Amino acid sequence: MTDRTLRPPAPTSADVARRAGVSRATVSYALNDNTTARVSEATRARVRAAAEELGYVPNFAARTLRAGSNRTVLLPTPDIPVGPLFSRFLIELQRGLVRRGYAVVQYGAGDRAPGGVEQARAWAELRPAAVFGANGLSDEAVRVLRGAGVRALVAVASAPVPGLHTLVLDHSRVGAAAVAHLAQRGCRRIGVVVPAEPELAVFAGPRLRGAREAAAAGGAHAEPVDLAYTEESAAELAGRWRELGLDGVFAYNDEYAMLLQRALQDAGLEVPADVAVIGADDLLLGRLLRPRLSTVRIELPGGAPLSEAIDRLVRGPGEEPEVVGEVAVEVEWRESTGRG
Amino acid sequence: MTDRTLRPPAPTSADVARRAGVSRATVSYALNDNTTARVSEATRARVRAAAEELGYVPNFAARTLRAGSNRTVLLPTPDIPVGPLFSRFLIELQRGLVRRGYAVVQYGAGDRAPGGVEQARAWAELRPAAVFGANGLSDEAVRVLRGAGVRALVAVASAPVPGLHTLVLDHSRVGAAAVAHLAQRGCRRIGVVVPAEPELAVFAGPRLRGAREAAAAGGAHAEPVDLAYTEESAAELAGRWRELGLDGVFAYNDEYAMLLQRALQDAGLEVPADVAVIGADDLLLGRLLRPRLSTVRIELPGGAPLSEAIDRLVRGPGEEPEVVGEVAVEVEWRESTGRG
DNA sequence: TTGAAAGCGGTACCAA
DNA sequence: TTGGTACCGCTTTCAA
Repeated sequence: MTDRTLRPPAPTSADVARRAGVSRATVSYALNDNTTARVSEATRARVRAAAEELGYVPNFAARTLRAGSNRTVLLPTPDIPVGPLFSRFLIELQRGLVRRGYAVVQYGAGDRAPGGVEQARAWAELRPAAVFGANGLSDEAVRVLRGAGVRALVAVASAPVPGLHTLVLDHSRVGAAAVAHLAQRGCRRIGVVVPAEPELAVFAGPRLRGAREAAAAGGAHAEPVDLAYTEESAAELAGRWRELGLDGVFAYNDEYAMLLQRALQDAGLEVPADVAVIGADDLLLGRLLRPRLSTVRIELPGGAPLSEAIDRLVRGPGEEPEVVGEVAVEVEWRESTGRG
Repeated sequence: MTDRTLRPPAPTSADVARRAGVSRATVSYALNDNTTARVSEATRARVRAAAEELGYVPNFAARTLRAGSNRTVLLPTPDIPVGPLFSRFLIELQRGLVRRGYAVVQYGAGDRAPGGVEQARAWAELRPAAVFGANGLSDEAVRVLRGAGVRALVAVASAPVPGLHTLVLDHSRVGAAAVAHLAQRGCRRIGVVVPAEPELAVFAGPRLRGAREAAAAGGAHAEPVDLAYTEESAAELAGRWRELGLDGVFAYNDEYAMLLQRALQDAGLEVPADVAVIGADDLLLGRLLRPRLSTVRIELPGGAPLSEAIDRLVRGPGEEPEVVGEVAVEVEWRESTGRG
């Protein structure tokens, strides 16, 4: 039984060359508008036509192998659903990078341990020019990636990571801003929602820490309260709110805040009179609540400056780790913490 | 001026071979646990150690080039922020595929026209085994991808696409389900929200079409109403609701529905007495409204069966286009359309 | 202006 | 059990 594949193999530059009656070199020159070797207009047209007719597409692997490098930026796909804020940020970043001639590849980890060598190896195989979002890497993982020639390793982290470039996004400042605001509005016993969903722990931890520090500084007390993203959990928490004796709450983000505020109201508590509520992310939906939800706005850098920074890091020989951007947070004061 | 790169080049299998005192072939055998060529335990250990010490990672491009193919599934990144529903779906699909040994690559289009040859070429360069989400491709684009040896082209579309495999997600059925429900609840003049955001037109169009068909079938009238995702737009629309004379509205999805319901209430209309409201997507937040928001639940297939189907298509020689899955929709009846 | 040929890194056949 | 080597497709130097 002949194992002849039904599908013909993809056309190569040799096929194009044959069809156009030129050499493979000429095909390469013609299609890449190479300036060093000047190809006549006539030949170029013949080559273009042949390529078109055959549906020729250059083989990325071969090109990469030959060139030795790769205008590819790797964005490790987060393994938790991302909110609209971050989703928009990624799209913008992607646009910026593509504009600068990079291919942007979001690479899924599957079940591999985040930050581990396994994952680093999977990334390193692709020999990307940069990895954006190289968070929580072990030293070994960094070594592997560096060894594979990755030019720029950019982490998104709360503080500059030694040896890496960093986009500073300090979640503790989100918690701090929220709780400072509550303390300033007169709250003394402040709940801090810690989502029960384990995949959110990486954000929830720092937010809680920041909240605690701000509470201490503002002469208030911060009390962690667990909350799962379900109506039942919210109702249960609201049910024992009076015995908790909390007069304010930072609810992790706007979605948890909306959930909790509704539950608190259903339990007969007045917002903000009995308990002030603040979220984070500045979702439009938070403004629809009554009272309108106060929130901590997180201002991610735009795609343009960030992609410019990445491009610079990739080209530049500079080895010094640098901070490629800083994320600002600001409180948006609305009715749920007593405005108006 | 010597252009010596500061960074040493990435170690190759030749480096490993040298260090372990064996040939490149043996390195390949040892590291890939090749069964045809049996390598002694001792050599294998030496090779492993050498690879480890050097931080060797095989070059994906070289491997791909040699193998001629690629266990890669391409997921074109949508260029609009995705909701939690679809985001979760993608993560699940990704997990499933990685488990089956595929590398999942989300590839951003940047500014390239969707469905065009440009885009197809960019994808084809990578020689992926499959493309999931190959929507709206021109014939030419399909030809290019086929020619590049892509085994499985799966579109997500409202109906089986001739020549492609399809995950059937018919947005018209979302609109139809919503409006049929409203008609059944007694609505006769039904508004159908059409988001002003142009990137949503691909979904809004079919939803409106389905809504119209269902209205006709239910003896009602469907009236498209424009709405941007801002409070101002919602207030403006709500302000002229009485003159529109609509007694029900399908608000495109839950987010627009929440926005509109709030605006309608602020304009003094009773939901559902004056106007019944239904969204889509079954977001948790919709349940927090008062009245609770009715919605159309969209049941995407799980990652496991879908990745199994993709795997089968990639391996299988079968050329017949097939439907790899069907998305069901179901109305979740709550208070905003009169339940309770 | 074009062609011949080397070589990128890894795999797999054939020989030893 | 291991080594030598051809080859995957493309780019680029050198020669013609």
